[in-house]
Amino acid sequence: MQPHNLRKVGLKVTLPRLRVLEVLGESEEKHLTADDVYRALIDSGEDIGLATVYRVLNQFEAAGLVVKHNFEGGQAFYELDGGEHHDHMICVETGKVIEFVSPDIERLQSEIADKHGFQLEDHSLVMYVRPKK
Amino acid sequence: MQPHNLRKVGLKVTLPRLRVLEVLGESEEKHLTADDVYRALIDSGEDIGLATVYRVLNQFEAAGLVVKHNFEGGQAFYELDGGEHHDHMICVETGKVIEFVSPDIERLQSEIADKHGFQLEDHSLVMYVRPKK
DNA sequence: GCGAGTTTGAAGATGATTTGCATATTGTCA
DNA sequence: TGACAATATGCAAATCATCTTCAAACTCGC
Repeated sequence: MQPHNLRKVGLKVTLPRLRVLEVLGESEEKHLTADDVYRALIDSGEDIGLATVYRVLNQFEAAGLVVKHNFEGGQAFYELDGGEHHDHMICVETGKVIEFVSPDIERLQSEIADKHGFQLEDHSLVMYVRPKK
Repeated sequence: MQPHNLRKVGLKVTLPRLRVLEVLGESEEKHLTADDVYRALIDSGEDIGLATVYRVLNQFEAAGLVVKHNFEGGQAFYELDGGEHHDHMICVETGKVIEFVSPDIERLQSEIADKHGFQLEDHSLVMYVRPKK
């Protein structure tokens, strides 16, 4: 992720912002809480404040660099915006998050919105699943 | 909503519980926050505590009497469980919540979960829409 | 009506997220 | 490249939604 990306969205290039982007981009798990990001940085020796992480994540969301998910459980999860929309499947046993795309479902959604006199602006689909026996 | 319903799910019939059920059942808007319920009761002269509202709503959810939705925005919304599952469409301009059912989407979801080796346990689909111009 | 066991209201505790503010950084321009 | 205005940061304190604690007030079966 180049500084360029930050400039492009009108944000000054600062160390905290670069670090947060790095963590989001290099983490194994793509869906992180603000605290996950904070700890990753503290653990790697950075001197950053939790408040800054929140502020930066919010700015990134507003800028469209990351997507914020409000799954259940009180805390928000942030994910680097890969450009293409996708939905999530969460295993209720392991907590694992799986991403998927379904053009069919997307199409049906637009049709339904349309039928009600609306146009689809955005959507959030989360499936809670359990491993098949 | 008869006291009977409360007994059936193993809850003692108490005034606060009856009142909360009433508010949920008689409100124009079907999706209420704990605070909405609390205020409705306070405004109508009841002497109830916010903590009790939260407690009661949680018990109702556990008992299957109400469904809890985690839309965006930090606060949870509660809705009387009408028995049949449905999804939501929220107008980003007016905040209005519209319910709908789509067997097609439900079926696709099961298929997708299945394809990934899981079985669908539950799901949450929220569409953010805007009135057609 | 009584009493064991449950429920309630009020206040304080939590956990997540935000804000206020003095200090530190960034980007710009000379 | 050095000075500056604008912006960002870290810390601590403030918010917000929600939960827990605990003494006092109910409910229900007897």
